[in-house]
Amino acid sequence: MGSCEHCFIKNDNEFATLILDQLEGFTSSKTTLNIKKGENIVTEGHVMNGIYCLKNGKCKLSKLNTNGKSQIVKFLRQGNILGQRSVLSEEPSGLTITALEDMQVCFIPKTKIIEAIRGNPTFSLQLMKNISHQLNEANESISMMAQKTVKERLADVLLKLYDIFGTDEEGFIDIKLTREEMANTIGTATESAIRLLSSFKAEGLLEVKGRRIKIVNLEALNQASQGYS
Amino acid sequence: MGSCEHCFIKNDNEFATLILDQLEGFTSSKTTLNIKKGENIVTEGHVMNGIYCLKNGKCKLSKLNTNGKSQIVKFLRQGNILGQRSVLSEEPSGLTITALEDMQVCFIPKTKIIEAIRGNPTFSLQLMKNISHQLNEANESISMMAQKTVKERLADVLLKLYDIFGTDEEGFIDIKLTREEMANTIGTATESAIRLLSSFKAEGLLEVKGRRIKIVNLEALNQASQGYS
DNA sequence: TTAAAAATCTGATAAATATCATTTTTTAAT
DNA sequence: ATTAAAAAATGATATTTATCAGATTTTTAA
Repeated sequence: MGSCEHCFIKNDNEFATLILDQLEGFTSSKTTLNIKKGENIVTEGHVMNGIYCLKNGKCKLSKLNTNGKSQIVKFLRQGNILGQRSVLSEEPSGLTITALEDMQVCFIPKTKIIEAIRGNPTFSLQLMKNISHQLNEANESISMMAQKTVKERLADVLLKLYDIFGTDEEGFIDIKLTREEMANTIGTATESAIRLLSSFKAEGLLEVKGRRIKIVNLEALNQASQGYS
Repeated sequence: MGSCEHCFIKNDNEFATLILDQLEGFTSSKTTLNIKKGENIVTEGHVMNGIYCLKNGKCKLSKLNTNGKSQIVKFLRQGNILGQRSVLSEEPSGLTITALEDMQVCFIPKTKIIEAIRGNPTFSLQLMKNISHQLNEANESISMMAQKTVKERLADVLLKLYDIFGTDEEGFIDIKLTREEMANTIGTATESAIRLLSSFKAEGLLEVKGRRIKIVNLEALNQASQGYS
């Protein structure tokens, strides 16, 4: 088992680096888990007794609605940390976290985190900075969901996925989602998501090959996300 | 000028109490401001160099959209603290904060807060708990905005306003909003908000007198917020 | 108190989005 | 490679929501 100090994800992610550096000497006791595609790492309503560092793979954070529909709130990739919110608020997880590919994750127990907070105010401040930033992002999402049309939201989400996951060798956004997952991200019916994807394709903004999507006209997609269409 | 230690809002609000207790000896240097109804305490995009403790009055937190529409994200009342997020993330404020009535607010400079975090890990943990809780609430709002119909969202917001502000002597929710503000909270057109309010009234869920709203059938309103109608 | 401005309300209509039914295509398991 | 299951696509239609225009009421300020 590799040591946290030298974990390769530190090349990737500032926040993960912060946490791992704080946990020197932790390596010996850490637990690495393999999660299969489709499995839940965390289930909504369950108490979390630690956080997870994503060594490999991608996942979605979703919320079950009273009407039985699932709302995807966020996507995470290699190098991201999950579970801070629940651990720090001492509330059960508000979200279910599901692997979108086979994943490797490292578990860091809550005690370690609390210990680090108690011992290092600079660490505390950076942790707060991270959560505060997430809160700002969430506020932006509220506004976007409330005010934008479904078409604008679809454009917006594609741009976000492009930012988070980047592209593969052929230029396709490096994440494969079903149309239903797309729909559950922007809060629309699957059929509507399908139709709007097709219209973006027809307008030459996207190339679509099954679940693989390439942004062909970034500028126009940006415009579409702001209602110029 | 009264002292923070004995400020009456400590009867009201756990989180404010936490902060004020941490700031013993601060009283001498604090600044109390009077804000008139309609004035902004904070403007989106501006850097904040402290937080505010709301001694009196009510305010709304909103966000200007690219399309020029304003989205109300949250309401605060007496005893609430505002500005933590921006101060801790070291980002400019993402929201504009506007007084809904004449207000009295106390300003607490950023340096005081950082000092308290550095000196007291328990304080840090509680601050994190508070922000984490806010993040959870924001995630719930995302899901609600994305998945609920306008009618469900209106019911939902009325229930939230009832929770936050309670009722006056006559049983009306103790906050007066314009129909436009209602619409900007749930992300719909003003006319739609008006029509749906009327329909709730017609169905006997609400009593509406101008901007004053009384919940007549709480159970039914709860049902309506979950799509049973 | 009164006039002007702003807000509310209502109706008519257009546009956006959801739902349902069905066919075609893709994916996954044997 | 084959087949069953799942996902995607499409058309028809219903429902929801937005927009525009105008009338009425309320609020605000002189």
